[in-house]
Amino acid sequence: MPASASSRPRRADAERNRARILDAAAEIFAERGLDASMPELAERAGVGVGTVYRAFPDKEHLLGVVMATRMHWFADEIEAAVAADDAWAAFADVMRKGAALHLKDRAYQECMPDALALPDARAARERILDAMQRLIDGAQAQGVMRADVVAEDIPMLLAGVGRSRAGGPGPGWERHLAVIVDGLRAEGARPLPSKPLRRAELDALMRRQPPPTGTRSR
Amino acid sequence: MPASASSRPRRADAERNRARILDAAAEIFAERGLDASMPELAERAGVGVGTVYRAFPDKEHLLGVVMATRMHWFADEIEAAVAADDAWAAFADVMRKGAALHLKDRAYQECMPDALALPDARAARERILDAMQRLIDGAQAQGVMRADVVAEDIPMLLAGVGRSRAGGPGPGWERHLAVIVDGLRAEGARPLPSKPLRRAELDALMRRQPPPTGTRSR
Amino acid sequence: MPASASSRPRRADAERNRARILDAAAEIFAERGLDASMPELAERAGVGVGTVYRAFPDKEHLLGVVMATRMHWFADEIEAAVAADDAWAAFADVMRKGAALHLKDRAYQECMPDALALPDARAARERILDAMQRLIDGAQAQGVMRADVVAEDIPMLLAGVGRSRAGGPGPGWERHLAVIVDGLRAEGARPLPSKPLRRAELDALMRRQPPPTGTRSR
Amino acid sequence: MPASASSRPRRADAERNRARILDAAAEIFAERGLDASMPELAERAGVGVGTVYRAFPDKEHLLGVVMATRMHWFADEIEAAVAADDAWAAFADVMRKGAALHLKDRAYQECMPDALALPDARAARERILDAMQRLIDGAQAQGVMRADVVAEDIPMLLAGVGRSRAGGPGPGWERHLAVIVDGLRAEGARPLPSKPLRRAELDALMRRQPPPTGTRSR
DNA sequence: TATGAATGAGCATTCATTCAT
DNA sequence: GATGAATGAATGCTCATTCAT
Repeated sequence: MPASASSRPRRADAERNRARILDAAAEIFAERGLDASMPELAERAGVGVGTVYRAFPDKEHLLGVVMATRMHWFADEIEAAVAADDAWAAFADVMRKGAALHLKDRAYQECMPDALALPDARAARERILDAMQRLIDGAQAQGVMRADVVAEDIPMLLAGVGRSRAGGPGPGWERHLAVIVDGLRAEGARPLPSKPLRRAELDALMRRQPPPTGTRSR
Repeated sequence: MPASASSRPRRADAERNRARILDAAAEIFAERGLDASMPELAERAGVGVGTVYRAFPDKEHLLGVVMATRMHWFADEIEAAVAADDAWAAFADVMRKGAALHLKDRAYQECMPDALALPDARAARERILDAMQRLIDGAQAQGVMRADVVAEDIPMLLAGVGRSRAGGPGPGWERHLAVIVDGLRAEGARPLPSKPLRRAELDALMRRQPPPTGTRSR
Repeated sequence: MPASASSRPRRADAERNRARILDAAAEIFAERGLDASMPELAERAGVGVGTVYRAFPDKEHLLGVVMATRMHWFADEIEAAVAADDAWAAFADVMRKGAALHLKDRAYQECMPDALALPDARAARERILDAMQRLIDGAQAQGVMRADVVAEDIPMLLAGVGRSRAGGPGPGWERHLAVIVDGLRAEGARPLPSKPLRRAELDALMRRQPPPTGTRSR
Repeated sequence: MPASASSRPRRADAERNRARILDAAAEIFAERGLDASMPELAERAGVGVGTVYRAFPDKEHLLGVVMATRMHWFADEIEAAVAADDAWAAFADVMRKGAALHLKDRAYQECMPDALALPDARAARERILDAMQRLIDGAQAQGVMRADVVAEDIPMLLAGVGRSRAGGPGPGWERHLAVIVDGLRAEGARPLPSKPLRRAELDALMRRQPPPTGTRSR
């Protein structure tokens, strides 16, 4: 097929560029979060900005693809865990992986709970939630996970672990993760002892002002 | 005391403007986080940018004052809780308030764990941590809180709750909070059942790429 | 005159304010040059900005008055020197005073040769030039000053001394002044040995560019 | 060599823009001095601000490149003069060129004596001073230049010429330059006949005020 | 009349995105 | 296709000047 031979190389090149861009994007978004700049990203990928924009319509789409990849990986892990015998151990393992993901990837951390507007990312998120729900169902069926948890709670909880930085002795995030995992056990479940805040209380807080003259800013 | 009304004719207006700026700042920082822009803030306050800069030397100071106010409110709440008889109930109450704060204020959420450079805000953060440690000490002394927690963990955990957005039935964040609070109980503490991730596993994750052509982004 | 007694105080107050403003302006313009800011000036004067703007229509006018004052002082000195027996000594004295003025007052230095647009300042400048011309005439009549100098040259020459900052041993400006004074003596006058630059030479200079790639700026 | 024309298609345009920016910068800095604004500069160059910032990291660097170019040109001239037989004629020639430079370029004039922070510009200034010192040494060795001058004095003296604007018959600055050059001759050197100003005299000057009501500024 | 709070145009600089080559 | 130069809107901040009190 000599005809296609001359058109393929283009394609191959383009595909290779796409891969390099995705690598660079993954790296730089992980390091710098959503504020990473396109020119820097392009430079790290070793291509011109124009090439990035040829491969992806805009920053948001590129981000979406990168995030979707991460999410699919995580979804894979969760799905693999669903079949495990020891539902709790499998779940804890998944949690550790999720925590690692949040900790290692600033962008994932910054945009996960709100999800992205992109269809790709939304779909990936759905996969995570579906698999997670099945994992939760299994664990609840085995009576080891508290009954009120739903899949949507997990990303939130993990996002919390992702904020961990220093503080206290040892790696804070392990302690942090342990708290969350333990809090999800069936045996530990209790109703919250505190009563809901009255709306007025919250409003008052948000409207709070520093003392007019005390803390003068100049 | 109507007599005082005539003594400070000019300051009244300025003080009112300062208040409007603080209101607008509190609002917009809460909504948009640290990236909220000064011109937008000024517009929302109904004043010119210059007026904002007359009241506060720069964005960081304004943010510092707003955040410090929040923090001092929270510190007050914690300090009030320290004296309570039922350490656990008091603690849970504090957690609920903290969660609400993180949830309602994106800027608080974004800057609490890393703290701000401003002395005012640092001091307020110290107050929170000090009071929190005393509250934790009390609860640990009563044997109701797990032994490995330190004050610094709490902002991290709360930051997690703060990421809660919609999802699942009912207010997800209450469920989320319950998990954390339960996870902090002495009785629930267990070692993490999962084993640390092998480095290779993580590296593989970070290097993952989407399938070459399948899920094209356009 | 009891009627006027009640209206005068106002006047006196205003006059006193004007004086304080002028003092502050003289000081701050001298220190910081033309970039001194009105609010800072007002603060130094101990009045509100509004008061400054009541006394002077704008920065330029205020500056004009301050500069005119300096100029009138200098004109006085020159006029006093005109009558002196030893024209050269008197002239040198005047030069030293002028140099001091330029050195001590950054604003004077910055705006002197170009003069200001303000009538006040223009008039004062005229006085200086008139007196200076008479002083020069006298010195030339005594045969001690070179014949080609005109009054307008002096401010230019003094402005040069005003640029003196450090450099070499001892106070550069004294050396600098000596050069100028000596250069003005009749005995030293020679035609410039160098030939005028050809227009093309100058144009080439102004159009000069750094080597295109050599000194890359990044 | 027409072959090279096809090799760099893109750079040509960029280099041309860089040149336009440098031209515009040279022009506008010359006219307006250091205060020239970047947007105005960009407009004069016929490009967007972003383009300027692509070519030069910031205003200071752009200024540095423009000034360094001027300085190197001047340094070249001085170095060429060092070898001349008639030290004095060569020196006078250099002075004329320097005067022209100062006169035509307000920015040069403003930043030469204080020098710029930029390494490029500092180095260029060093070159000027080194060459100038050698030129001076030569002239002093020939006994035609006064003994107390040092290289640093020259920029100051030239800066004075640079202030020349109109005034008197003919091009004032030539007369001005003649005074300085003559003042630098060995034969003309005399001690300053005037005595230092008494401190009180100067203080009085700086505190001077215009007559209270006479010359009202409105 | 004096005040100083308010204004808003202006400045240096950054960065997502476009487009000529 | 790939490049990277060009764009220009946006940001944080300053300051001469105005005007309500």
